[in-house]
Amino acid sequence: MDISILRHSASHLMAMAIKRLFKEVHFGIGPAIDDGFYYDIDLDKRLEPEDLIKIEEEMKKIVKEGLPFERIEITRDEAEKFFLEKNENFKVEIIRDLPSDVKIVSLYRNGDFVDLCRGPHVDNTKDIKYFKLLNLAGAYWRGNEKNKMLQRIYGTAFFKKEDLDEYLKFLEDVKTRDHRILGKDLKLFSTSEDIGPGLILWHPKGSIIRHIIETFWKEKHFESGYELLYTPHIGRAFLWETSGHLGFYNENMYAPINIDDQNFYIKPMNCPFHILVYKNSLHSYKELPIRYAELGTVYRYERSGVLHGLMRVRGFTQDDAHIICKKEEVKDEIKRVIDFCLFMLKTFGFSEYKIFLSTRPKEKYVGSLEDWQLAEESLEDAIKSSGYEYDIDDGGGAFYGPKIDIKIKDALKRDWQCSTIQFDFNLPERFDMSYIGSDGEKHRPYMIHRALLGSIERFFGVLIEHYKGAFPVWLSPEEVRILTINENHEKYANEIFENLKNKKLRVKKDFTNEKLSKKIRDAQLEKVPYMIIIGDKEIEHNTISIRTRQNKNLDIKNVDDFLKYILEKVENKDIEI
RNA sequence: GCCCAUGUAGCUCAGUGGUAGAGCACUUCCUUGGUAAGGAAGAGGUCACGGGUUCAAGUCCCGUCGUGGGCUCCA
Repeated sequence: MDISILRHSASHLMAMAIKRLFKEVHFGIGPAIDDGFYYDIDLDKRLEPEDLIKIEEEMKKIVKEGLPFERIEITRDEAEKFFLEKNENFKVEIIRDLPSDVKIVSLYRNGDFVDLCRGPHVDNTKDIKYFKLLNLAGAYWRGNEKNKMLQRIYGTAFFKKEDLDEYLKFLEDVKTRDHRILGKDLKLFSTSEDIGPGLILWHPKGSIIRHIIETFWKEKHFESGYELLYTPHIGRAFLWETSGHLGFYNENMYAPINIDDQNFYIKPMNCPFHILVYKNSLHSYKELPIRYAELGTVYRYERSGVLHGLMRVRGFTQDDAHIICKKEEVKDEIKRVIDFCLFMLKTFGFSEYKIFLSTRPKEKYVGSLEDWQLAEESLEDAIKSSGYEYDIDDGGGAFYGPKIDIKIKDALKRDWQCSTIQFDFNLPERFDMSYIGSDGEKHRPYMIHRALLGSIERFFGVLIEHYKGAFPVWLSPEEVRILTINENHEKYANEIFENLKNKKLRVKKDFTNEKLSKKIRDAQLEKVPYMIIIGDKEIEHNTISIRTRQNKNLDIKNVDDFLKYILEKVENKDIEI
């Protein structure tokens, strides 16, 4: 049996328990979702976490009562009348909105509790054994903020106790990986009330990681035929009128800054600037494709309620690029981008992907149908020839072009969307971009907009959670820490330190007046991959002892051997230490 | 933005109307210790901010800001 049936039944079970505990309650919808189920309810009393426990207990009672799920079919008119009498207006609304060809609706009954439901369900409440209510939230009726705010209760249910336990453990694991907590503990980044929400302060340890990411990124972009750009953070209103952003992206843009009686806007995207670099001179078809890349910092207004650590912020840096090319180059360029993208993601330790192709929206779109067809085919061909599986999100493209989104799976198998490859029919037209073809005439180039890591902030957040803060050596803010046992060992330890330092390793000393076990604990909590321990034995034999953050001692005793070992790990960007 | 919760030392948190607390971190001293916390002392707070109720507010009420869980949208 499908688990969603069990969860859907659990949602009925919960509703029944709520109805027993709180008489004056009205029900919205209560579906099964990916990880469990929820029910939206309209209740005057504000539910508190303790209420969840009470509801859960009531649910257990109903399970014991062993009430069968009984399917009743009636006409929609009868159903409407039934729920009208019960004052269940949300249900009435659902029935009224059913397609006109639906004549018969089904109800499910357990004892005296009846709910509108398509079903199917488990046979009996006693089949719902392993469940847990998880959290409370507000949710608008039908997801529309103009509607009434209901109280939503989330829960989950499983067939087997082990599965429920495993899921609860997963939730705990998610908590211990939270990048906001780790970011604070490991001193990677912070936000400040004095600066404002959604604006990130990168601390030295986070900044060094960002520097490594960006340096690697630039290197690989040069190798892949990109040219690097730096562009301003603000631009005249005229620019954003031309690009159309003031029209279609206005609600994400900040109010203008008035300078010498002219309005300037903080950039929410980099594209217009890249286009103006292109337009600064005439281009021959021989120059194409042109690939402009920039780590461009943009600012977008996001509603306060959606901000979340590094994952959703108001100021962020996109690893942006715009590829300007001829029609016949499109397919090849897309393929190159996909390969490049997957190479980058893989280097950072992500090797499972989901690829989505989003096609032309049904109504609002720019560009000709031919253009769309070419673009969609090119995107699809490129994915196919890369040999990856993909799903099609029909009608999910932007109005200015179709796109490919790549979602990565992290260590907990959660999906994250970072990469996006988007076709743009809009901007080349609006900015009247052109190149001179072999016929001596002007032609309109095609433009592809892409971000591989997406935003550096979000990508960093995903990295932190993926590695639980224990980064591979090449990304670790501190690669090695040298610990002495007492002050007599400092001179020798300093020699080792200088030796590693000379090889550009990020190494720190802990010569503090503490016991070794304390120093190890400190290094361990900071997730430093390698600890070098120096005591009498090491000095006597001219060796080092190396402990890894995985509580293991390396066999290597010789400094040069260790250097060879670690530098190879760094060079190869090994995930394992 | 909306609903709910929440904001006390750098961090984690206790403190339900009557003289601001603990642990960790920090500073100093003692200790010279071999693989996840040695000991002592010290310093550290306009209890987010602004109003109000009260003889008295960290505590009760209102507002603002921040944070968290969601709704909607997205990198």
